[in-house]
Order: sequence, then structure tokens, then C-alpha cells
Amino acid sequence: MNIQTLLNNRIQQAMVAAGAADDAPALVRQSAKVQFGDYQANGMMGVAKKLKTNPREFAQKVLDLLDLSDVADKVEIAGPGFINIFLKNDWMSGALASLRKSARLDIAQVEKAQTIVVDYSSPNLAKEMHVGHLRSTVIGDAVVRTLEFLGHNVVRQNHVGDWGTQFGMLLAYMERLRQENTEISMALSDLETFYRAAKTCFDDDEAFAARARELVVSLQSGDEECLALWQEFINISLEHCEATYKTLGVSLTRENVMPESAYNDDLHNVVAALKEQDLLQESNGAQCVFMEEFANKEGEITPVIVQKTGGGFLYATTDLAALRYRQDVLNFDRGLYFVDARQSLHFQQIYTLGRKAGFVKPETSLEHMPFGTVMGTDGKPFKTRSGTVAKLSDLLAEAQDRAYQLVAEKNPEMEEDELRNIGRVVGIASVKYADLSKNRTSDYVFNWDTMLSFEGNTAPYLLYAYSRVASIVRRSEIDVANLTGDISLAESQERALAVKLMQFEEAVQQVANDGMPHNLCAYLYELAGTFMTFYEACPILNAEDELKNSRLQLALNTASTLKQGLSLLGIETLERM
RNA sequence: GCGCCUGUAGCUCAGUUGGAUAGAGCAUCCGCCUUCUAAGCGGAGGGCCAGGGGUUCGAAUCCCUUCAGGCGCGCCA
Repeated sequence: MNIQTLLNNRIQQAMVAAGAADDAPALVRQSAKVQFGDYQANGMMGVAKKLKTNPREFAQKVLDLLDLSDVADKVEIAGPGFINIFLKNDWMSGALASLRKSARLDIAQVEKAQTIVVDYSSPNLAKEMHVGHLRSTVIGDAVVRTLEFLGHNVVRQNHVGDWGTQFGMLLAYMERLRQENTEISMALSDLETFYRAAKTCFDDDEAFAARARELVVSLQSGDEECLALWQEFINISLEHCEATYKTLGVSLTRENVMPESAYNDDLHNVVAALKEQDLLQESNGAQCVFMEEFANKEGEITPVIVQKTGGGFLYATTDLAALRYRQDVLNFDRGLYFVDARQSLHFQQIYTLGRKAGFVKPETSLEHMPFGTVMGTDGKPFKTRSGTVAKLSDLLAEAQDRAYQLVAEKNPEMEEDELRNIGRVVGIASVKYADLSKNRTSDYVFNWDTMLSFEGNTAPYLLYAYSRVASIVRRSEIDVANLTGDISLAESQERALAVKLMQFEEAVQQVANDGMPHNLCAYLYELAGTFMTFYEACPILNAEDELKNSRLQLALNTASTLKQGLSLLGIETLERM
């Protein structure tokens, strides 16, 4: 049930009947203030202007043609021409009863499922995942879960970096270890250390560096021994990623891995296709595409280089090949790329070129979902105390440990196993939620204290709210599955909770539309807050039977909405904490 | 030099694509545990929305401009 859409459609129809253009927007929004009702339609002023009539008169005309009596008990014109809508309690009670019986909380499946490719996480396999991969992985996964919940056909694409010159160095180091009879799998248990060791050799040892360069060539020419060595490295590195995904509760699997190297054989085809269409231009020996879309005021164009002077390909080439694969093989309707904001220009170029070259259909939507950098409390990109980039696995271990300490302090009598589990859930949830709850596009400050706080818009607060509801339900000893009876919304706190509960779908659909999970976070936080207020003001278990049933249903709806919402964000809930 | 992004309360952040008196949380101050988890709830103070100009019934939001910061800009990804 999406109230906003319902009202929007009804009001728009009335507007058209009143003489507005077919596409005149009703602009229905949740009301800014309680005295303005539950929803307000802002579209009358703009339309009246176009029709050259008085906005209030037009609004009145719309009201005359509008029948909302089934859902609202008051609809009024206010200010310069707003229409304020006050929802009817009876209608909400009925809708909430239906919502409670629905496994998916009455959230509509999309009428026409789209095939949506979501490109996210995409770590470089040469190194271990670090804090910089957190945003793409966590936000991408939340959006993926949301799109799937709505019924779309989602294709996860983990575009891992498994190719490139740095692998020569790594393979050379593997080779050296093997000659020294060192166990390679052990050495690869910490990729970060391995990478640094290899880099040191590369920088300090000329013979090693030469061998590394040689290995890049053999690798690219398909030398079998070299490929086997490379494959061994990649497998271990992928296992590291999978371990991190598992602790993080991210839905990516091996099947979703579509590495850069998968496009190797296709890269020359991409260049050939561009050449065939006369898009290519040689510049200083490199194959480039100059598109007027990327010219500055002086007419200077920033080119896309698709082939280097020596014949080598670049990441632009790979991304173009991926684009073509996603259209020709996966046949996507929409492509979402959760990639660092710094690559914004690159993606604008790739998308524009991809269309120009006919690699993607005109109707296919390509959306770069940029995100900002994770900063430390000093305002600089987040680092560990020693000044290195924080490994994601270390970060997650620390989060669980910190959460465990907090929980153990509050629950000295609780058993160790449960404490550990709560610590795990709260710790991971805190890290993910801190990331998800901030506007994707801006940088954010990584701060243990605020993310693990029980106050404010945090995972612990939401999990606590959920466990409080769960506790009520447990203590009620009522067969909640068969709980029926009218839902009373007489108290203002009951009514506020009811309205909030019915707005879940609006938040969910927004995430699907714009890939911004922080809106769902804000919704869940408001829901939890509204419930807490209700909880303080309206006794549930101590109320007389009819009222108890009614309030228990509100509590149950809150529980399932919180649980479903957090699950869309990829966050587990706890029955006790 | 050119381009993109950002600038909102002391701090961390929202602001539904141009709507009504700009909102939360933290911190500060005041109040609430003999009743369902006080890891909670209620209340108060706190703003030249970086500055200036414009567009219109109406601007934090759109346009121009200045300032401050971040990031990109032909052979790394």
C-alpha cells in the first residue's frame, strides 16, 4: 500500500478533469506539519499559473471533482492553494489489519519486472579488501535486496580487478617463494603483507622487477604455467573476499564474480567496433574517442583512450566490453554502478560512448551511483593508527569486539554465547548502518563512538527498539498468528504509529528508484522513535482485552516492518539484547 | 587552467527535485523509573542555509558571481 501514489493518482485525475494538462503533477507529499494533515498536494499553484486562474479557485474545482471519502475524513484548501488531506482512522485500521496478514506487508510487486544489473563491491584482487570497499559493497547490497524484494530480476556483477601489471610483481614473488620452498598458501593468508613484500622486491631488486615485467607479458600471452600461478593467487584472494562478505552479511557469491579478465578476448572487438563506426581517432599513437559532449568552453575535448600506444587496453575498454556483455547477453533494462564518485567523468564517458557505439539500447538506463570517501575523525581519508589503509576484516573484527564489550557491560548475567552473538550482530550492523544511513554522495566520518551509540540514528537504537517489541510479544503469551480484532487509533500516539507504519512502501520504493538507502534508514529510525513514544504513552499488556489486542497488533506490525526494513538493508535483528 | 562535487545549529547529518514558521541526533540545560527492557521517554535553548545578485505568488533547493574546501582532467584502475 502506497498512500502517496494512491492520493497522487486520484488527485491528478481530478486535476485533469478540472482542466489541467494530462501530465500536470499533483505533487502529493507527506505533510510538513501536523496541522496540515497527513498528506498535502502542492501541485495546484503551478497548474493554476499555467491555466492563468486563481490557485485557490482551481483547488476548489479539483475538490469538487475529487472523492476521497473512503480514505480521508477531511480534505481542505489551505494557504495559497495547498490541498491538505487528513486520513480516516477506520480506513487505516483496516489497511493495517490487512498489512499484518500479508507476508510482504502489502508491498506491491512491480507489474513489469526489469532486468537490473548491479555492479558493486568490485575489489582489486591484488590486495585485501579495505575500508574503501565498504560503501560500494554495503550500499550496493542493500539496493540489490530492495530491488529483488520488489520483484525485479537483479543480476549482481562483482567486477573484480584480477588483471593488470601489478600481477606480474605478485606472480614473481610467488615464484620466488616457491623456489625457496616456502608454503605459498600460508604466505597468501595475509594478502596485505604479501603485497608489500612483493612491492619491496620490485622496488629494490632490478632482476626481480625485470622478471615481474616478463611475467606480465607471459600472462597476457596466455602462458599456461603463468596462468596456473595467477589462478592460484586469484582463488585465494577471492576466498578472502568471500570470508569478508560472509561476516558482513553480503549476498555476493562466487557466481556473481565477473572479473575484468573475462572480457580480455573481447577487447580488440570493442576497438574494432568503434573503428568501424568511425568513432576512433589516433592521437600520439593511442586509439582515442573524442566526443563533443566532453568539450570545455574552448572546445578542447577530454578523450577516452581505448588502446594504448603499445596496443594494450585500458579500463575504459573493459568497461565498454562489460557494457556490451550486459546488453547482448544479460539483456539489461537498467544498469546501476556503485563506484567511487571520483570515477564520475569516466562513467559519463563510457555511458555516452556506449550509446553512441550502439553497445546499449537507447531505452536502457545507465546510472552511476557515486559515493563519497570514508573519512577519519581528523577529516582525512580513514586510516589505522599506524597510518595504513584499514583492512576491512580487521575493521569488522574490531566492531564486533567493541560491541561485545558494550553488551557485556550491560548484561553481566548473560551467557557468553549469547553475548558473542549479540556483539557480532550489533557490531556488524553498526558499521553497515553508519554507512547506509548517510547520504551516499557525500563523504562521511567513520566514528566508532557515534556508530555504536544507542542514541540517535544508529543500528543499536533500532535493534534495541526491535528487541523491545519482541519482548512485548513474548510476554503477551498470545497466539499472535491468530490475533484479530479492531485496531483502535484513538490516542494520538497510536494514530501516529499507524500512519508511519503505512508509509513503509514509500521508503522502499524510493530506495529502488534512486539507490539511496539512507532514506529507508531515516524511515526506520522515525518508525522506531514513533514506536518508543507509543510504548511510553500506551500500556500494551496492562490494557484491557480489546485495547490490548489492538495495541499488540500495532506492536506486531512495528516488529515486522522493522525486521523487513533492516533485512532489506542487509542487517540482522535480535529478539533479545 | 578547465571540469565535477561540497559548504545548513558548537559537532555529526537530513531536507521528498520550487512549497507553508529550515528539521533530527550528539553536546548543554530542565523533567520522568513501586507498571510491558531508563541502552528509554518528554521538554528548553541553539540558524544571515558560506557571501552577493537575479528568476517568481513562493528559493536551502533553479540561474549568475565571489569566497572556501575536496576530487578529477590522453596512454593506472
